Amino acid sequence: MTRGRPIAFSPDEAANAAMQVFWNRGYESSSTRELLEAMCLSRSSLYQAFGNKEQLFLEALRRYRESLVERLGRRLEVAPSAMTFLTSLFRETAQEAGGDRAAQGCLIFNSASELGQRDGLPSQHARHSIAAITALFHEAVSRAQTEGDIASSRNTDALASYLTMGMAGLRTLLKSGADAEQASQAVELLLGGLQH
Amino acid sequence: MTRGRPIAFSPDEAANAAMQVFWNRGYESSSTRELLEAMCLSRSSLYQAFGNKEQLFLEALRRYRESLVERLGRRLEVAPSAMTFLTSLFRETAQEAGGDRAAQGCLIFNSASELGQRDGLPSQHARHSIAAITALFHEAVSRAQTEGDIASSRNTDALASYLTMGMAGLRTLLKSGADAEQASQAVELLLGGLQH
DNA sequence: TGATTTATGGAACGATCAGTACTAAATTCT
DNA sequence: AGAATTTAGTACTGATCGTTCCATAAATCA
Repeated sequence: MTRGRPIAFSPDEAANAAMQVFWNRGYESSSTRELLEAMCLSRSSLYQAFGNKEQLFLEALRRYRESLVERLGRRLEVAPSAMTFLTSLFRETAQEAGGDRAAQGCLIFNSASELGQRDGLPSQHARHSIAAITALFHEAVSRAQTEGDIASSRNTDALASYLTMGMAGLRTLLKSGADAEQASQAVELLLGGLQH
Repeated sequence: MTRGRPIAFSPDEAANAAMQVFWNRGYESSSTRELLEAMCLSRSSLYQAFGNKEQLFLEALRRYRESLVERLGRRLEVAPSAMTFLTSLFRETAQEAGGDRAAQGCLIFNSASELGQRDGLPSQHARHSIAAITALFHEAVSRAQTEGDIASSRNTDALASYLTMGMAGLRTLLKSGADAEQASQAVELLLGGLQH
């Protein structure tokens, strides 16, 4: 049986609030003060429940990654074809141009860019998250090949890396204020590269 | 005539040293302490000569941008063809994989990712720097079209955005630890998109 | 009810942040 | 030489950083 005062907050909601802060401000620039306010809990509760800022970030990044991979994985499953999954994913992302979502970017690519190849867990987990995205693209390309939308003769690994590179570039383009037309044109060329 | 004690440091070298710090650590994460040490000057000299941290960053970014655009512009001029300029630029960048240079990335794309669409001059200048890169790609694509290496029927603006997106993505890929093979494969697919 | 266990709120920690003020040093012009 | 002017070095500002500590509140078990 549990003893003592029960926690008055939802660890789940608190972690999601922290994720939003890291998403908007990055890892190092997110202060514990901002995190506390967004999470609506006291200092001691944060350290009690999540350890410290680094561990909280790892938890936030983990949630983001797992949520994203799961959501995209489902979307790939139910898509009429893997190719339509890929084209609609990139086209919809390009259409975010100018909005708040475009300015936010993607926590994974943001983290990879900020933390680069440093030592330490945050950088390490950012790299692992990029690998997870590439793995998802790999699965989609592989399925598109079995479905006949991409030639089986083409290198699946290379195409997966190409799509990760494309999505990373698209997110940077959107962050730098590209409009919907510019982003869409670039995306169409990128998608064209899948079929030649 | 100038009166008073002459400065004992080279403003040029100091600015370059600051650029290196911002390049490695980003804008917000670079402390004045680190900057002072790298620039080998005292606190008062920094504020006397460069105003404040923000202005120092703007100066560093301006130098980086102008130096890069000038260097690439010359390289484009002397290249046997605009297409060889583009292919060798991307291929050489991919070959940086694993090295310190790959980990550093590009100050312009780093800044665009970190500063996004915020208010304020640093963000504004980062976006302008991205535009400068796109303009350079535009020039290269345009020349490649007159040289017959890219069909004139194709949208030059779209191709320029596509290349900026590609370079941004490649930089992120390299930062996240991609090896030379992975980066090269992705780059070849990207370059293939220029000719179809 | 009383002892025990856990969460909470907030004060406080030392370190560091960007930026300023002031004194001393170094040079030029008169 | 001496006045004027500018740089350099450093102590200092108030603010904020991530983290710890401790007294108090709230729950469970005996």
